[in-house]
Amino acid sequence: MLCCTGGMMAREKVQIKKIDNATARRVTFSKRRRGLFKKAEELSVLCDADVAVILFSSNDKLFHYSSSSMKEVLERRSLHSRNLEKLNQPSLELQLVEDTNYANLSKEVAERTLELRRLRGEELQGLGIEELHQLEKSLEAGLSRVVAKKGEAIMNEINHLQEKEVKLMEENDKLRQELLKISSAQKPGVGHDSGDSGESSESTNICNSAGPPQDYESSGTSLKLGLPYSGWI
Amino acid sequence: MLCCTGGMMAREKVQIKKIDNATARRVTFSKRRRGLFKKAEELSVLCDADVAVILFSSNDKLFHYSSSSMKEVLERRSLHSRNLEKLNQPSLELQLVEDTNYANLSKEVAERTLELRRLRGEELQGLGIEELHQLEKSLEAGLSRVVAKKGEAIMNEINHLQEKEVKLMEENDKLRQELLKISSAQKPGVGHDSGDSGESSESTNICNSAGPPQDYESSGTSLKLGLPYSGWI
DNA sequence: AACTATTTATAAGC
DNA sequence: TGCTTATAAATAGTT
Repeated sequence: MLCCTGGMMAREKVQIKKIDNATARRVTFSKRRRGLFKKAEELSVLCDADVAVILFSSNDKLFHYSSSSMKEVLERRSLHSRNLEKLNQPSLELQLVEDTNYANLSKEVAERTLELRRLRGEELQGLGIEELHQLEKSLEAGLSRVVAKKGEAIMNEINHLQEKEVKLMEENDKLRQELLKISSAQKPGVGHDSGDSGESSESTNICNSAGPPQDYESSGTSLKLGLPYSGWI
Repeated sequence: MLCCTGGMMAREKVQIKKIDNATARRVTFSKRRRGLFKKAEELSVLCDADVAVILFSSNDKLFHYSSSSMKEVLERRSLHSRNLEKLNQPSLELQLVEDTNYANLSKEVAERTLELRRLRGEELQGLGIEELHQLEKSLEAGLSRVVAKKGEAIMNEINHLQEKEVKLMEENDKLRQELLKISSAQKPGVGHDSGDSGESSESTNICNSAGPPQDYESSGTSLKLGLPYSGWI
């Protein structure tokens, strides 16, 4: 509404400002409330829209209209509230708001679901060439980022494993030397080694970490990655 | 209003039933939406009432009006709803159920949003190689479907345009013959053609469809596609 | 609540 | 979408 001229009237133009006379105000409220609800219904029918109108009179009496699908929600809420708390009238406002937010969220879920399905190539029938092209570009962009990220992750994994490999080989060398030292001590005539530094603190690890028999190949970089491989790469 | 006819109208009475034509429906929706909101505002001002109107178009777009005091509530909650974490609601019993539903929906929105972002390659930091690979496969599958669909759409468009081309060329041939016939009739000594079949019923089309001057090249398949091209392909 | 003179809303057309 | 216009509806004031 632009300015003062406002509303629709008859017999005489009225300024759109609060009606002072309480009786006249109630009468106008009734008349206009019916008009508003009627318009709401017409809109919902003509345009296949979901409409809800909620209003509180100046006496705080509640009125509401809603088209079929909204009605269900509103009515559920109304019952609910009357059963659980007769005293707390203002909660109706909150409920209205909840419904709005709820509907909003539902809409968001629907939108995102549709977009996801389209990104999966599943719901393309209504789309034009331009839209399909946008989708394609979007997918390509995402794909290239994902692929790059995957490459990065794989390189990280490989580096990590190579570091591990180095450490394990070092440990193995130490362990082997340890073993050599022990066996040469038990059978001094067979095997012996001159330069061995004492590292007895490591000896407790022998039993813990050397469980399954491992075959040590020379050293090579042909490390087998122990990842839960299931088809990627 | 006494009976079934309902609504307010102009130029012509309309039945209050769903408008079939989608464009007309959208236009009417816009106009009547403004009307409804205006009436709502007038009612709220004149009668000192609190009014809220919420409506979803058939395309699921949300619109709402609310008088000042409701607006505050609506807007506070709107902001709130963007936040996926529920802050303390001085809790009413009935809100528990709603909160559950609401939280569920919020969770869904959050999940879908995250997945969408990941498909756009945007939120990949927490992911392992396997997950990245799944994402990649998903994107590739979607991409191939979208590309296929786009190819289909383009081929349809091209076929359509080629059919159009053929029809237009046929029409042009007829028109040219028509012109030749006329000019040979007016100047029998200059131009003449022996084998022309009479097709006088087409003559009315000359003025209607031959508006802008077109340059007729021989025939070639080098049809220029009149699509709203803007970078795709 | 009914009546009616007026003002509004709005369907069509551009 | 915005404007215009003819006409249908809504409604303010009165009874």
